[in-house]
Amino acid sequence: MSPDPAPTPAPATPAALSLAERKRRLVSDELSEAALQLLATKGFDAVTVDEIGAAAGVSKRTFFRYFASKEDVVVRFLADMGTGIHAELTARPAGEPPSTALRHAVWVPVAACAGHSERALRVVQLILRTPALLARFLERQAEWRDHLAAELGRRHGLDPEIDLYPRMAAGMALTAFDAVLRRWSDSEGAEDPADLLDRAFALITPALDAVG
Amino acid sequence: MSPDPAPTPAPATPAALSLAERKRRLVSDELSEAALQLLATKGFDAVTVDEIGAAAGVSKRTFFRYFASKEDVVVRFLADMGTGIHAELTARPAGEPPSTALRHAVWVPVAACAGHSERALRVVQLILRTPALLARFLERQAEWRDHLAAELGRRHGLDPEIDLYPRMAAGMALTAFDAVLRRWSDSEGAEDPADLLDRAFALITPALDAVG
DNA sequence: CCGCGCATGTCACTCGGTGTCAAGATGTCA
DNA sequence: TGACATCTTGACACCGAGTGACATGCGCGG
Repeated sequence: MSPDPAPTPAPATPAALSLAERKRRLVSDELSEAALQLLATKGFDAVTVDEIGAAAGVSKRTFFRYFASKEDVVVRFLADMGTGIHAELTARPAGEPPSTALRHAVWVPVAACAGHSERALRVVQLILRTPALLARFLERQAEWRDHLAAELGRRHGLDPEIDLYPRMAAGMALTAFDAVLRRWSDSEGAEDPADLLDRAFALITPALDAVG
Repeated sequence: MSPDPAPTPAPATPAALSLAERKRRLVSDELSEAALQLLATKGFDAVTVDEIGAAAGVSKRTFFRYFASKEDVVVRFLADMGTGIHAELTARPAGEPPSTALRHAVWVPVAACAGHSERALRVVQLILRTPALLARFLERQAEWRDHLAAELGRRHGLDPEIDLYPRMAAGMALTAFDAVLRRWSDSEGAEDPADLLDRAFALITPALDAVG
């Protein structure tokens, strides 16, 4: 899944980046920029990795030293979302009802989209309408679900290997996430993500909080 | 998505299959058999399409005339499930509560698994633990969700483009399907699919039937 | 018997992705 | 300053998935 060297690793000391690290980050950004630009305009299959490399001024081989696959460039955009959800969930107070905790957790990536909507919208649209990308994205979501289920099990003293609740609750939360993302994408960003998320969670809250 | 000619089309007259049609079916079955056998034992990436073709006695090119991709062979095994779910849902009586209708709909593929558990189990396991296959499978599920949402909208007089309920309900039902499949797979077929499905639906029923 | 269509095999090609190696840049220590 | 180690890159060869084009062989209707 990961390229050869650690790609764009979060630096231990944000202030003092080594020169090499900054150079790596520069190339990575250049590649990402070029790729997103090309893919969003020409479509996923119509762009070759050679093209992306050329646009960024590096070789195809170098591209693959930064990104595991062509899909990876795009999905990376959404990748941190998963960890964001999980982190937020663990940070929520223990006594909080599942619906509230999960809504706040899912809000993290949604807010990120709502924030820089210009670019995020185009990338989300690219993902949702490109089968190969959608597949990768859903694959990520499946991972998130595992992690969320584990965390929910921890919060409520349930074993995800025995009780169905954790996995189901995580699945419902991500279903809401998915519905919101799609509606936001289809409406060209016109619909308010916060409102969509609230409405989606209103639908699943009765099931979420009926934990026994 | 689909190979060149219509692959294994359901014949209009099951009794009188043309010779050509039977030949196609034969090759398709042979290919499918060989592929599933090889993939399940050696793992997805360790098997080349040339190998599969050789095992079935045809060329690589012919393989791709029957299956759109290597993933396709496996996913096809689960593909009809989607149409099965949808067909069952449309067949359910109109007055039925959503939870009941959806439970019966999702039961169709689950029952198919429970039926020929020997082979189905191995294929399901192959899919769930091979990233590329899982991705394809999830992609299919996304399609099912669209269709189910449309059908649910029809049943309840809601526009899936306006109300979130249809998509959310479809998503919850598929979340249950997913949880059941995974638990069944992880338990090596020991857990009872019917029981798992009932328990999964018990969790989402309050949300499903709270349609307004 | 002849031609038509269909399935197949062969070949060549594109493209995603990887292994390998040699060369250049940089950083360090003496 | 010079020798050495490390890291990044480009170039090249290679594999495997997937496709297009063409030729061949077979069954079927005339």
